[in-house]
Formats: sequence, C-alpha cells, structure tokens
Amino acid sequence: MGDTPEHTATPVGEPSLDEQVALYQREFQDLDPQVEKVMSALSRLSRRMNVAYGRQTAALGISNAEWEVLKALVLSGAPYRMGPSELAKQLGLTPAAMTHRIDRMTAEGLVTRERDESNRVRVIVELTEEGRSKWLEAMRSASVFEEDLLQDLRAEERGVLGDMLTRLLDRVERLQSRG
Amino acid sequence: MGDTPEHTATPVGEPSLDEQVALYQREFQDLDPQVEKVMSALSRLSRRMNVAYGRQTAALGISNAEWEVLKALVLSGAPYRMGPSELAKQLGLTPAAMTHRIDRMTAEGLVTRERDESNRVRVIVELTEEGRSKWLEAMRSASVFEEDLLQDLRAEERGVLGDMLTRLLDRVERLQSRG
DNA sequence: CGCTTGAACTTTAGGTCTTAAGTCTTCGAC
DNA sequence: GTCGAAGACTTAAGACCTAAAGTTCAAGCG
Repeated sequence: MGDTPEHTATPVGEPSLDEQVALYQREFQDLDPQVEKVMSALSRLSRRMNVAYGRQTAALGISNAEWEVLKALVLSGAPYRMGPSELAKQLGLTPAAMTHRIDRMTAEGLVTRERDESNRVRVIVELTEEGRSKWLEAMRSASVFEEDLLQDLRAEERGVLGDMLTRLLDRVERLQSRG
Repeated sequence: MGDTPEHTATPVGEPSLDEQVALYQREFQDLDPQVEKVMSALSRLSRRMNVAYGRQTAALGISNAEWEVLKALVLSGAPYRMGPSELAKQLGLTPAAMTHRIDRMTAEGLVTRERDESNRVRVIVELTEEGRSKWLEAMRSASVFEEDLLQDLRAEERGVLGDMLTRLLDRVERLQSRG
C-alpha cells in the first residue's frame, strides 16, 4: 500500500502459469495441478491488479491507500461520514494506521476530521468536495481499466466467473470464521 | 507483507458482494454491475487468501514474506541458489528490501549468503536444509487449505476457472506491457 | 597500466504499517 | 457524586518497505 514500487516497472521473465505449476510438481509431487493453477493465477492476478490500480491512482496524485479510504466513505452514502474505527475495520487496518492516514488526507484536503459533539469520544471523518471529485476521477479511470481487462470474456462467461468467485469467497469466509 | 495484522482477526460486517455492487451503482451510475462484481470478488478474495496464508505461515514460525523467498528458491530447482537481484525481481521488491530480507533469513538459518568467487560482485543466496524443510511444511499446510477452498467446485469447474483466470492474466500483462 | 563506465549489492533517510501503552470520555455501580 | 471499567482515538517504538546515494568489483578504452 505504499503503492507500486517504481522498481516493479515490468516484472518480466516469469515462467508461464503452466510452467510454474510444473515446477511445483517437480518439487512437491503431492499436489493437484488444477488446484495449483487456480491459486497461482489468483495470486498473480491480484498482484498485477494492484500494480495497475497503483499507476492509475498515482496519475491522479493520490495513493492506493487513499483511494481505499475514499471508496469506503463514498460507499457509506451521503453525507459521507464515518468514524476512524469503522474505516479501519473495513480496510483491514489497525486504528493507529487509520489515524495516520487521516492525518495525511486531512493535510491534503481530501477529508476533514472533527469531534462528534454529541459524544466527545468519537471522531467524524467526512469527505470533502475535493475528495469526492478525486474518487470520481479514480472511479472513471478504474472502470475503464476493468472493462478492458474483462473484454476477452463474453457476458455469459463473466457471469459464470462472478458466481464461481462468489462461491470461493463464501467458502473462505466460512473457513476463517472457524480456524 | 508484514503479514496478517492481529487486528484483522475477523473482518466482519462487510456488505455482501451484491450489496456492495448496488452501493457502487448508487454513487456511480455508469458502471457495469457484472464487471464490478467480478473485480470486487477478486479483490476481496485476494485479501482473504493473504490473511489465510499469513496465519498458516505464522503457525510455522515464518512470515509470509519469508515464505515467498523460500518458494522462489525452491522453484529455481536444485541446488536452490539465486542472486539477490533475481529474487527481488521475481518477488516484485527493490534490491534494498531483498538485502534486508536475506539478512533476517540468514540470521534465522533459512538461507546462507556468500560471495560468488568467480565474480566477486555477485552474491549467492542458497537454501539451507532447514529452509527447505520449512518450505515443505508450509507447502503441505497450504495445499490442504487450497484443496479445501476449492472443494465447492467440481473438477470441470476448476478447469474453467483456471482457464478464465489465465486469460485475464494474459490480458493484464498485455495491458501493462504497453502503458 | 590507469581511468571510466556499468553492474550488483548495501547503506541511509524517510514513510507507512503493527503492537503496545497512553489519554480522554462515557457509563454504571457503589 | 465519585470511582472503576470500557470504548475510541492517539502517541511511541519498532519492523519493513522505497528511493537514492554509496561501495565494490569487472571490463573496456586510451
């Protein structure tokens, strides 16, 4: 979330997915190649997506981390206010990290921070007009990229993919709520 | 990669995927819900997977970051040696970060570091026996988790999913190799 | 040879995160 | 009413990262 390392310009030279699965099998025979292929693909894809999003947000003068905060605030609906703890929970950060992020974003004019006068323990983070417009720009840019990324899949395939991923997500959530 | 925040024990209270897509549409009408669902699913899934892997590796006394290094070394094949720069490239890190990781892993006995006597500018990082056995343990634990995660998908579906993800990966690579 | 260029790695400075230890406010029990 | 406990946020210390400058060695050129 320190965003895209400049270093990672073009991570070439990786083996293809199938080659990589073959390497795994050579070193660890007890492995289902189909499973490994799916997991490796997910893992690579998420890294590439982060790089892509990082470039887009950087082009708008914000970081990926900041974009995450803007997203959460917008999704909360008008008047676009949330407490730091709730933000931290949604983004999977500690409250301490959230404090620092809000510091920076306040300095940049993306959000404001004030005490809740009805309960002075609480703090209210509110999206500014500038923050909202940054979110909109980022969203436009992201949605173009996302459409582009999925262009090789027919509408029907997109539906199937969405369903399968949703099932995986349900399963991982069940696995985590136990273990 | 500082691994799983203790804080992130159970990130509950998130809206369902479809609810989240509906929220996006409310704030940004010009959005294909099918596309957004796929992208949100990928994004959530990768976060959950990282949490899961982090717990598993932590249980073995290593970090996710260290596991990545072990993986790269093992995949390089016997005698499990690589230079820091090549490792950094594969893991998407800067060489500086790699230096520090190798410091730590050397101190923990997972790898050794020595100068290449035939070209004294180069350094050779080599997996130790302990490193290899840690990798094996992590691999066993991960493969059980991965099988478990994909259990709701029939073999045929797994194949379809793997293919679709591979196509996405190809596309994102083409998109990135341009600008 | 000596100098320069370049490559591979390390060091340093600065930033964002986590954990742990405050601080401040609220609320319920004496 | 005051005291203790719990909650929400902040501060402080340490971990790991990036970017940029530094070091060391290899190789080419005059």
